[in-house]
Amino acid sequence: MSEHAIPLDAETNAVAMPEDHRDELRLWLRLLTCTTMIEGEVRRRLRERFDVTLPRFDLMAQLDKAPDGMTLSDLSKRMMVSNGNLTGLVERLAASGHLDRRTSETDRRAQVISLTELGRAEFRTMAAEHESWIAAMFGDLSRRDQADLMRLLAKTKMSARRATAGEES
Amino acid sequence: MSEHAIPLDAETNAVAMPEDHRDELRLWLRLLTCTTMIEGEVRRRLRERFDVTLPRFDLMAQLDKAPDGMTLSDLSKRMMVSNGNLTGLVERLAASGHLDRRTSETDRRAQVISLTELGRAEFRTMAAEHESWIAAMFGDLSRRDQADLMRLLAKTKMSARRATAGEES
DNA sequence: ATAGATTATTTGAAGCTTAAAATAACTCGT
DNA sequence: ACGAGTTATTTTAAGCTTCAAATAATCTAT
Repeated sequence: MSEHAIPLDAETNAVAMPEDHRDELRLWLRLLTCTTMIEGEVRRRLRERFDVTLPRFDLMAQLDKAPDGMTLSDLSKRMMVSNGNLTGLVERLAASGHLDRRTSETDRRAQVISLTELGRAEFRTMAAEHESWIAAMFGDLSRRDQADLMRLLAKTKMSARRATAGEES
Repeated sequence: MSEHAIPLDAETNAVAMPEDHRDELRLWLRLLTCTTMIEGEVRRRLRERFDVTLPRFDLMAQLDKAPDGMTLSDLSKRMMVSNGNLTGLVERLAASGHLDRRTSETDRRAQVISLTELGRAEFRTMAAEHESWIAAMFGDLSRRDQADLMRLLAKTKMSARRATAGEES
């Protein structure tokens, strides 16, 4: 097309000049913005309506799905937070009577954490309202949009998992 | 269609029996998982490669886009974090010589924050590598997938903004 | 059985984060 | 010029979060 002395086209240059990944960056920033907006609002409402923090709510949510309790390690993996973090979180929620901790019968290292009746009752009340907040957040998306987004996020999750894992290529 | 004695269909029941929003909840949890995975890995690599925290990187990223500097309030809005949070963050990055703070000439309440040469140089080095990490995270998505995801997240962002804003319906 | 490796949890230090209250500077209508 | 209201920032207290090191219990391969 052009006769100007541009020696290499973009393709050929790909190795010497690092590729442009601004689109992926924009995608990441948008993903982050969505999450931050929703999370911030949920945090605000949990405090306002129930005087509870989001980490405490999240912890109770995990335990509500596990009637027989979970160990700290299980919780740590599921919630993707550090062990040390959970130690303090569990400590505070146990002090307020929302959680029980007992030593595992099969492994004396492990603590099995579970909701007390109080904890379960309070969580379920909060969860019902929480669910409606979330529904409202996604309210402008059609069912089709929601399904598409779900599918694309599943793909993203797997892609990120591969990029994150081992590095063993 | 059916002649069974089910008095009300789902539509009619919507008020009495709260709707089921488990799909939206699943969508939210998946969004959160994707963000948490990527963010955690970025945080880990920033520490490992550059001994820098993610909040510091984010702050520098904002300032890199604003050669003339920004006030704390601007930064607070853009980064969606509290003012008090920024005070400490800026304090630490100024102490390490990455940031300059000067009082605005037109408003003696406002601090104008900008990157020093050191800060800018270090940020650009990190940013180049960071961009390639992010690209790899989304590496399994086709261009089409990326475009679709971008569009759906834009919709989500607007939906959440509406659900979050005023409440004045 | 026992040493060495692994796994579960806790602790400690540093930093991040928020909400709420306090301080200081600006704006606007009179 | 004055006072009321708004805006920019800092401070404080409490809690969250991570990483790294320490402790304790379990598992595994001799």
